[in-house]
Amino acid sequence: MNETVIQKIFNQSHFTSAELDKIIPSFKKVEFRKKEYLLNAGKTASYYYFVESGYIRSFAIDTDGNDVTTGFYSRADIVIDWPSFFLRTPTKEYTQALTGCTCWQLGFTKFQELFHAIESFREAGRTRLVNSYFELKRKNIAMITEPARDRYLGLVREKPGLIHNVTLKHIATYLGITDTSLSRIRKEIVKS
Amino acid sequence: MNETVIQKIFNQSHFTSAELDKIIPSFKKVEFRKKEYLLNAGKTASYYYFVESGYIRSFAIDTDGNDVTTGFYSRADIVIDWPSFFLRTPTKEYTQALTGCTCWQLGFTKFQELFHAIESFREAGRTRLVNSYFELKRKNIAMITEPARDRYLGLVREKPGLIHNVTLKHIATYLGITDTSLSRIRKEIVKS
DNA sequence: ACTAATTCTTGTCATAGGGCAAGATTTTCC
DNA sequence: GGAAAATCTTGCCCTATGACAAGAATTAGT
Repeated sequence: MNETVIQKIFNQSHFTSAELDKIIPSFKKVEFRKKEYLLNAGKTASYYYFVESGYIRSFAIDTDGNDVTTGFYSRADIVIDWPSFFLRTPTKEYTQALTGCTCWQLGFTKFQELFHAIESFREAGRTRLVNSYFELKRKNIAMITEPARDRYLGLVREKPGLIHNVTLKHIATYLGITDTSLSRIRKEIVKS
Repeated sequence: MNETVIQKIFNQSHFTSAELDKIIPSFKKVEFRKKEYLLNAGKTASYYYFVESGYIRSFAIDTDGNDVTTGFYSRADIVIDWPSFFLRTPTKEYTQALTGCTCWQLGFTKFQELFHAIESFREAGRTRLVNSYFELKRKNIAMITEPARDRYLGLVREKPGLIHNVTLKHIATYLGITDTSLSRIRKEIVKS
């Protein structure tokens, strides 16, 4: 059988094989249908996931009712609502499967066990959070310094499969523009 | 003598007084002159700080040489480059005192000691990081959904002292607009 | 206090992207 | 496989913000 994403992810880090034998079986394989919600606003995140296959997005509904995409997740990405999962508070974001998805799920309780038992697991977790923070900051700066066209090109470079699996509208709100503008930007890019 | 910011911050959390006796003396009082750098791009953060008094900003220089403010810090705020401090990697941001400042400094080694010795210190740290993440995300969404004027009003509400201590230019780049536009937005606000 | 440097305001004009609405195209689903 | 729904493109016109530059105001240095 082929290596799963979980094996790939954890084999790369510095775990002993005894640790891996604890960690890897803790993840449970789960499937989501297209449009199914992994997490709803108002709920507290009880799980996080690694994506084996498929596309997922998280989004917020602002005070005016606008749907704003806050992230896209695909193969090998972690899908976690950091504040909700760690602070045990209700989230304000939705997480939804955009295609059929296979994910590896870990619950909070199981997470705590591993967290306390395995020091490298703790460190790997902290590193992952700090990296997410870093990514978010990059996105922030890009929003200020780069024009929409460049942000779009950056996204396509980073997640080439996205455009074939995700609605224009969702990509547009992620980039902070309207679907109309993104459609025009695309046309421009094709021309050039 | 008056209570310091450090005492205020840690007294509020759930520490025993024995723990507080370890934590509080670990912070060292340091002063910065106006324009002095707390951290330079290319360096790895060896310290983090809590602000007792004064104003500080962090900023990045993008590929076109634009100076973009990424954060403002004032009384009781934590000043930390999360990725650099935790991943022990060189940062790409500058951190600079905008006024004379008094801060409480903690070094990485001392931090590690406390981190391993005191469970609530670990948790408080994780909570702080998650909160920073959350804040950044809010800022991100605001950049997309709110007009510049509202973002400005929000910033003023959040940090009322800022406008009297910080250059228009610095505030403008934080909001993602030019100083010219901010000057006009201000005029509009005064009128209304 | 005086000069230089920095910062802030304002004018003019240019432009990226928004709002709305009509069609065109693609997907969904019975 | 055909109707209905969802998505994408395009046209028209509008608005917020940018670029540049000049002058006013404030701040800093000697």
